[in-house]
Amino acid sequence: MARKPKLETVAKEAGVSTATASQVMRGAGRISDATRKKVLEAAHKLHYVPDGRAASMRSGINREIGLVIHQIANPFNAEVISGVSDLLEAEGFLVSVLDSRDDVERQRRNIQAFIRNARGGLLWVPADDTDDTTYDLLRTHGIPTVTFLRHLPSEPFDHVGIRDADATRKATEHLADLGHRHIAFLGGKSRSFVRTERIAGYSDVMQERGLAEPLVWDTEDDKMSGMEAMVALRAAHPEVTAIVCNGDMVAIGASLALQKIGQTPGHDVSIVGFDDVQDAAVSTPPLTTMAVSPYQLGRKLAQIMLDRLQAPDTPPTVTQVAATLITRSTTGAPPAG
Amino acid sequence: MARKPKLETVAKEAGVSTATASQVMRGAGRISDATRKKVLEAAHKLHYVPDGRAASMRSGINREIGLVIHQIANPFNAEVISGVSDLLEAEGFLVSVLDSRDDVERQRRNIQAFIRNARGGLLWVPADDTDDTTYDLLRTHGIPTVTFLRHLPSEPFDHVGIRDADATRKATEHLADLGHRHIAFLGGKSRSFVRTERIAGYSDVMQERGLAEPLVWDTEDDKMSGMEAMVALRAAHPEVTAIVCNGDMVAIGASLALQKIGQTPGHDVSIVGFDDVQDAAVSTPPLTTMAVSPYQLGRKLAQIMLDRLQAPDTPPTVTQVAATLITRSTTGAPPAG
DNA sequence: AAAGATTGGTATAACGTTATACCTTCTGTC
DNA sequence: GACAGAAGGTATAACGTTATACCAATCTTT
Repeated sequence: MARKPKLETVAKEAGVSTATASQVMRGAGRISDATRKKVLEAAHKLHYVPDGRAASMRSGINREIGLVIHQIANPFNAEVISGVSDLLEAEGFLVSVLDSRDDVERQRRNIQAFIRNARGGLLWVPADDTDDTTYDLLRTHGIPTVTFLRHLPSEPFDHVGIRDADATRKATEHLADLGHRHIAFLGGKSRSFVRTERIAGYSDVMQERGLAEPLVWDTEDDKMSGMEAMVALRAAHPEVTAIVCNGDMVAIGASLALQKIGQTPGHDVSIVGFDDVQDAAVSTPPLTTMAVSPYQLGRKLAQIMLDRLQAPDTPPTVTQVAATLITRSTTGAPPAG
Repeated sequence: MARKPKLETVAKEAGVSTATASQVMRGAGRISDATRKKVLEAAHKLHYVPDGRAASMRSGINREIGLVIHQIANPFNAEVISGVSDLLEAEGFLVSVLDSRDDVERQRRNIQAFIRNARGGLLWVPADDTDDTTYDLLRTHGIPTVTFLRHLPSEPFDHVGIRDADATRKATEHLADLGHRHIAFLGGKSRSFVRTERIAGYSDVMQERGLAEPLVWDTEDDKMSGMEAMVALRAAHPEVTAIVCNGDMVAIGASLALQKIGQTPGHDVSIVGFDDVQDAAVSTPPLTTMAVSPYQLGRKLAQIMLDRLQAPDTPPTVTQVAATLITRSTTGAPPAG
């Protein structure tokens, strides 16, 4: 196993100086076709891969972008990651993903590690309860940062989000139009900006249309919790005929629970999800949900990062992506009587 | 926004040399408590974070581990990632994840980027059809590598896998014990080592017990493909009363398709999945499947990496994790007649 | 009190790139 | 054939750490 080749090895092999070899590798400077070819051949022959640490240290440029997210396994998030990667990789960046698992401490370690390695930029879904020190750290070290999905209270960075209030508004109006009066909001636990917005959109419609008092029911955002919550909600509030969910997984859980007790989603109780995850279309019955294209969101995110890297000193921007209602089979008119 | 502090800044602030400051930060050398305290205070005051590029370049040590996997969104894989991160982060490593999406070209770029940044090690599920050049690259650059789940044909690295043949053997025996004679193997397309092993375990039982000729049916490993395949398989081979699947998603798809045509999984046709994904327990009916604990697999993987980093020159090892049969509701005796 | 050991600290040369400045040849022009 | 300018290359000093070697005190031991 040969020693790891460095630029000097390549230069020697090609019979030129390291300066020349460097220029060839970067496609910079004025180099004749003949020497360029010599160098490239030598590099290829030796399996040369430049050392990015040295390069980025000297040049001050690092084409590695980090993505810190609260849950890697979530299919929505996975699509976002695909969108980000596709665009950034096409521009020659490397995207590496860290899972904070919504743990502030783990997140702090991850971000610290980022700074250590002086990454080129950070795409970030802040964990719930993220404290100021974490983003102070990013600011003082001047890491170009774009947050998404979740807002920070005082927003010092670029942000890409969903028009959340608008989305739950549409969902609630859809249910109201079908004739529902007792509509609950189900899912989420935190007082995050996003959830607050969603609850606001829902509550607004409930009041504007003179429907029942808003009813918000907390749960974790997974299928199992959705099932348990549905059972509990039925028991506590039998008058509820429709629910707006904070996520598709909760919604699918609720739908399953309903069927387990012999009721039909979209008939006995109507359910609107949020996210349009892949399973939403193929679950039984297919789920009515609010869709945002996570892939497009990812691309948008990547674009904002590229813009930021181009113009580091422009003020932070906020971009919002609209959600659209996808009507499937879990919503319908309330049961008679 | 202050200039990014470097060791020199800290040293100056504390009134010592950079050598001393460095030793304090690393907890190395012989330093009095008084100066140690001075330096630490200065570092804290300035929000100093050491530059890992410079450090790893000089020391030759990089506590960043990369994980290249074929599908980030897969819940099984996500659990593996959790297991890996928990153990390695406890040891002070940073784990960053790259999604190859089973694309050889993307994978090559990812791994090349890894080498560029001289990461400390690579945990890797090779994409299908990975060619020799990719792992030659790893070898010539001396990156400590552990492959998992998927074998490379000639295995030059440590490997952690599932006892695949043994697993499908157990699954097939379970079905045979229930009285099935016509059992098919469903799922997967590639001639990967893993799938070959699984088919071997299945085929062996079919022959040992004198059951029907082995029947292998190719598909993609997702839910939708499982549905389509089930329909096609029923049409082509109505005598089949049980199937062993290459993955839970295919199995769940098959189960759904069966119910769509009015049949009952576990009664009309028995189904055994593979992986025990989260959905397996909550799908209707709950899926009988072969389970390996992905979290434990992840920890094992991390441990092998740590061992490898300790002893770079020992020969590669192969570790296998057993799968256990989880009996739920999709298996039962074959229909009478 | 001389020799050795220990303690606490520092100067300096790497690590592998790239940016800058500079140095040779060549051309072509008058 | 003198001179400007371009074309093609190279020497060298950074970038921010850490490992090595070394030094100057202070403390033992005999």
